[in-house]
Amino acid sequence: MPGWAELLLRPAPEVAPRLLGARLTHGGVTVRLTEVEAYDGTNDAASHAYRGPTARNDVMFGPPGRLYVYFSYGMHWCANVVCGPAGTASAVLLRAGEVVDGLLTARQRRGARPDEALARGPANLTQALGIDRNQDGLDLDGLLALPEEPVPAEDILSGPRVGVSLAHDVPWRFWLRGDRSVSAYRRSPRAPR
DNA sequence: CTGGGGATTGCCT
DNA sequence: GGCAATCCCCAGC
Repeated sequence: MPGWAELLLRPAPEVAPRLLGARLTHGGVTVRLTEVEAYDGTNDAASHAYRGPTARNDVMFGPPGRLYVYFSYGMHWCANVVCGPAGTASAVLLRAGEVVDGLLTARQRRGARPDEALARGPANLTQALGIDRNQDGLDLDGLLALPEEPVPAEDILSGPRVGVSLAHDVPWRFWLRGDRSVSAYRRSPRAPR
């Protein structure tokens, strides 16, 4: 049984900050997660599961510990860790990470750019890891490892989610204070100012 | 560093 | 038919 089994039964807003510092391995690359967002199932107007099960969000309603991968803006893939018991549809969007293994592979996939930008942004992170539609529903047992030492609470910051015009009152984006791999796109383009 | 605009396709209304 | 949990490039300061 994976070490995260119990944690991932909790709803996404509880799980998300505790995934910071966790390591995710796929396609010969390992990232240390530095930025995540919670989407809280059918109660959350910004969640893909808000209107109930569809062909796209099917994996979200399944058991926790799987990857929910969706296609965005006609050209990008983004990945979530499904949490909450089967039948609920909570998920944590992986927004950024630091490449800690497989640097050469990640550079090949992403092209020449500063190392801290290789997995900065949800679609860049999946590209660095070689994740696309083929990994929708992937079981993360053996691929996801929680941090050995919990990240100190004072190193975790939170704020409104990125690119979401709804529910700006909930601070469900979490990131590691001062980490250079954290996405620069911190404001919603449609957010009222 | 900041802001604007285009690319491109699957999903839901 | 409209829009989307985005990224990259370019112009301007």
